[in-house]
Amino acid sequence: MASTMDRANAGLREVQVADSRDKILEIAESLFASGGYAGVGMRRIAATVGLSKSSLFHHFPTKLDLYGDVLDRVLERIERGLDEGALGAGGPVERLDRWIDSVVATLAEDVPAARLLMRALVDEEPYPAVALASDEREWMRFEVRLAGIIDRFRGLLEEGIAAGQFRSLGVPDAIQSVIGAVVFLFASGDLGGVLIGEVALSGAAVERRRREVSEFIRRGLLA
Amino acid sequence: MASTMDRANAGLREVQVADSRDKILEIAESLFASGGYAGVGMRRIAATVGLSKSSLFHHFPTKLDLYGDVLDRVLERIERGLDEGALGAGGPVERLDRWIDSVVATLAEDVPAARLLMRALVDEEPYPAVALASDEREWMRFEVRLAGIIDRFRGLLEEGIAAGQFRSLGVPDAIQSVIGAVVFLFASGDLGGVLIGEVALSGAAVERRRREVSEFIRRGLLA
DNA sequence: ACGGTTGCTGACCGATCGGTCGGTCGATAG
DNA sequence: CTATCGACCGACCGATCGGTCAGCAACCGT
Repeated sequence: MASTMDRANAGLREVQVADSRDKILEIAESLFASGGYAGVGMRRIAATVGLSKSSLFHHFPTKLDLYGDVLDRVLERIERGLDEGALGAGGPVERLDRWIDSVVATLAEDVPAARLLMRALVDEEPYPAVALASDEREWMRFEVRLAGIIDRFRGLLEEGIAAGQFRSLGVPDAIQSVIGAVVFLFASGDLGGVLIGEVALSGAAVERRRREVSEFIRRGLLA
Repeated sequence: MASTMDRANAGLREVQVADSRDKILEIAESLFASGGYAGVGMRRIAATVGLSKSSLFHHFPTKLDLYGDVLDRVLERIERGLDEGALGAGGPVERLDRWIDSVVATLAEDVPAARLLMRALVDEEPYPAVALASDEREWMRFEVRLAGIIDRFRGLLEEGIAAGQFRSLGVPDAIQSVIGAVVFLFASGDLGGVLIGEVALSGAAVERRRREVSEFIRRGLLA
């Protein structure tokens, strides 16, 4: 589909092209973020993308596979951000700061990812309830990648504690609190609209939130 | 149903009685917490309770009404805990401590409530996506009660800042971070099982988590 | 010029969804 | 004894669910 197009009007339209597969993933991400796995049907995803439902099954064998790919893409984006911006140099404190900045930046520029991630973290199984013992491959994929990210953060925490720069704290609990604070800050938007009184996430608001949560976590962790 | 029973074997069996309506609410709470609104059907709720699906509609006009009542019960329990344990006496710092202790205690003894609450906070609409303009009465009920709780917390924060005991911070962002840290700590269980490595929430684990998150938030907020 | 592949579609399937309806049964009131 | 009422049930409804399938049109390499 793209090859002839590219030759015909080369240079033009690098936006909007995005082969169908990516477009599906992007739209499915925002829809799953709003409605959860069970709350969004393949029909609605297809209609939003502008394809027929059958076409979704042409690109993804099942709905669960699509969901797994969407989740994986979110975690991969976070991982990539960490690789680029939060690598090994510096002491635990500076690396913690860069860690938080990187995750916040990734989540802030893609709020649906934050909401979807929060949903996935609260879910214990991908969709209905009882794991079918099979078909949990997609879920495993998510958990494995998540475990990798968390392990890196755990290493950072333990190193900082050993160095005496972080206070002595329960590492698992601290990890959960930090994740909750960071992800929820963007997943909840402005908590339902009128409650807190912010309309949308302007660039300035994002920067303010980044500073606030960063300071909050610094103070919570440092000795 | 209960009256003759009470006279027949009075004193016995105060456990397990719980008229059907309460039993439905309790079971629906844990099921909705696991699967979300769209992920759990009335059939499964009915089967778990031990009634027929028709009976659920005898007690609750629609599924959305049942969901609304479940949510309301959760918030009401939190509110009641705050009324009992976190009333006006003392300075902002002590009241903050009691605030956190109260909420943590309520969520810890009812983990499904924490998970359901986290879900509801991330949802922007109760179920599918597009609000039907009508039928959002149930959702409003949740938001109003939630706004009440948050307003009380906001008052506490602002008072503490004015008194110079809390650092000067963005109040809305701080509220969101605190909610995220506290609720997520219990909503996520142990983050999917093997990741952090805790099996269940024993009494000791709850107490440890209470101390950890309390200290974390104290340090994050105090001047 | 042609067989294969790729992206896509509409029609269709069984299962399940929320919800309705007519009716049974036991307890209570008169 | 009878009339009423609340709790409960099975059967059923239209709609929607995830998923299948045969086929169409446009491209490909040869």
